Amino acid sequence: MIDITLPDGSVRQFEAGASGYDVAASISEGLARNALGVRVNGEVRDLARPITENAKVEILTWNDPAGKATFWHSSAHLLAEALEALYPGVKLGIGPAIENGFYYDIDLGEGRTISTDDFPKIEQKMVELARKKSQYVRREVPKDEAIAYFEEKGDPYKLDLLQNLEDGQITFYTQGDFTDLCRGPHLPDTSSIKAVKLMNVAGAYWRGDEKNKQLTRIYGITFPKAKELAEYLEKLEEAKRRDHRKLGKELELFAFSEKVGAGLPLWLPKGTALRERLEQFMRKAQVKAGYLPVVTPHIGSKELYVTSGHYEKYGADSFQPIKTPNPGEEFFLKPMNCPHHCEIYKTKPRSYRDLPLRLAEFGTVYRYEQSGELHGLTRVRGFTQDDAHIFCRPDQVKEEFTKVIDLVLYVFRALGFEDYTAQISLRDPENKAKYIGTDENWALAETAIQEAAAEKGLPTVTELGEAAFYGPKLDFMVRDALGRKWQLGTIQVDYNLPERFELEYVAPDNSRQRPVMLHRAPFGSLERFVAVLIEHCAGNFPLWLSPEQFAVLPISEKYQDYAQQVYDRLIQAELRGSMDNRDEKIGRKIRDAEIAKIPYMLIVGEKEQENGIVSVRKHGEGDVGSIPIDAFVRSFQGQVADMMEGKVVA
RNA sequence: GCCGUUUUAGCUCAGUGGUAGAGCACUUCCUUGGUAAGGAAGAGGUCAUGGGUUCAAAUCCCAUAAAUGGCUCCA
Repeated sequence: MIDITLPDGSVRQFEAGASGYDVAASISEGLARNALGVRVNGEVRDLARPITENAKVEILTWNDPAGKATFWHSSAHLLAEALEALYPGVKLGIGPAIENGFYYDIDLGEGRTISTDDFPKIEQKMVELARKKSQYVRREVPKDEAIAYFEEKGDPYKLDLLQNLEDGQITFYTQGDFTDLCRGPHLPDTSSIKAVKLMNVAGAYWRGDEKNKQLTRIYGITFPKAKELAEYLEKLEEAKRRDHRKLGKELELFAFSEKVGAGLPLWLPKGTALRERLEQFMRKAQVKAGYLPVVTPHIGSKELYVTSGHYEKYGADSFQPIKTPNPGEEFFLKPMNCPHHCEIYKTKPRSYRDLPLRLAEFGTVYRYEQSGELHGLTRVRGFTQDDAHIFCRPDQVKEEFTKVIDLVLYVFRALGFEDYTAQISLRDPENKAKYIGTDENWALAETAIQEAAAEKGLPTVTELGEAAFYGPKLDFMVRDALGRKWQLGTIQVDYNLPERFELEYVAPDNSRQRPVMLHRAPFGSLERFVAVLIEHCAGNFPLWLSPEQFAVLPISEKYQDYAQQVYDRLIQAELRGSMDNRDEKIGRKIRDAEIAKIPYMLIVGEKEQENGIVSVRKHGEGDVGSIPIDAFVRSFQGQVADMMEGKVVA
């Protein structure tokens, strides 16, 4: 007999060799029916695998991420089975579960393609196969037998995978007529896969390497219930409605022009209003935090980037140099602001008393991103960083780091960004040669970052080997409407540039010391930040940021004079808004203002004119009653002030 | 950069080889209306660009550009 400890701490006894299914069945029939897999001492396994010794056991259902992953992984096998049936001779790559569903990489062979038009028949086949209730059967296979199998089958990708596997760790899973090299685990059988949807088809390099052959990747998602699929698709629709590219066009925030160039956004008046509010907000916060604003040119000589090292690393992939009438003279559009700031540092000798020196600039930079990378405002070729460089002594790194985190959190709070993760990127301890800087300094900086993040209680993930070659960093990652992750705020330690630019300060003992440099940008880029902000609030910007905070809507032409007085009063009070003098009925004006997501609609007619009041309608809420104009202004200004102090989450 | 898809009026989109369409927006006129679309008329297109096939191309083929879903990349 063995002891099985359940998640609630209770212990039950089973025959040695009992399966996860047996455990589930002993708890309840429903659990047994819904069980997708089992976690045994932390390891996710097939439900049917015998448990041979005392263990902690957790039954995995659809509600558990690992249960979903098992479900989707098995679905990927089902997709492969369907593809083999429909496209004989198809070669299979890998087919893992992912965050939302699964994919399978396939090689159809010369001249054959798959398009979304083919999806219905593949989906139908999958459903048909799923209904057969084929069991997923696990089998341990000796390496030579595995190789023989895939040689016989003629699948080069599986053979490639087998090369990296040792005898004894190779398992096959078979369901129906399909056998795949797979670590597992899998569902008991195919019958729980009820709803199938293939999402899209894309190219993907074998093993993620650009040099390898490009395979066809088919993405799909499956659910145990049709209703869940419908809900998922509805969620995707909602995400599309929030997409900043769509809202940016509808709300007239920004545009692109083929003639101006790909990836070069044009900020329209309303987008500019929004952006400038963010800029002012940040400028104010930075002045309070001891930053000194500077301004530097949009270009810099080639020598600047030779010194910084960027010429060698990125020169060929950048916008190409700007030439002058002077032969041999070349300038580059600046891809970052730091070299310019280093030159500002060098304008005079610096004392340890001057540090930390914090130079801030809303610097517009230009990077020639690969054409396939461009994406709305999140990935562009010209963008403005809310950049700053902090020059400090090594022992000040942690304190400065902490202060920057405070600033980022202040910004996120004012904007209601709660769903972020802080990614700490450290160097790869196995490969220290890749990085510049002394072990001592790295250790100092890496601990400083980790401690600062921990002290601030940031939700962190740590990635080894993700550090830049010049220093470790901390990035604030948020998701867009479609769940894609983007880096917004970033804080990076840099040992490289101070070295290359030979930056120095005079220490108390009169020796020359090298400062450490921190790059940091709380927004990251204004463009990307605005994109994420748009999706975050679905275009319903917090009042203090809204490009158009109010619209005065006269009931008819007769009240235009009074409406104009109201409008003038609000503009005098520095509110942003518009007046709708069109020859339309009030219902129409309201509808249009609602669609434009204007926070306050001020309706004025006979009643308002006589009493010196406005009828206030709030976006999304409706009529909230009438108040005197001055009272409205005061209440409005009060709300904005509270938001900017972070008292009210936007 | 690579693979797939897309590109028709300002916007959203129909139009599968035979005379370019709709709704909204826009202009003009009527209407002066109290909390989500008042009515009528009008104007608006080198069907992304360049080649090719064809008696005939928005439609079929090729190239280029841009957008888009991924992959790779991201100072």
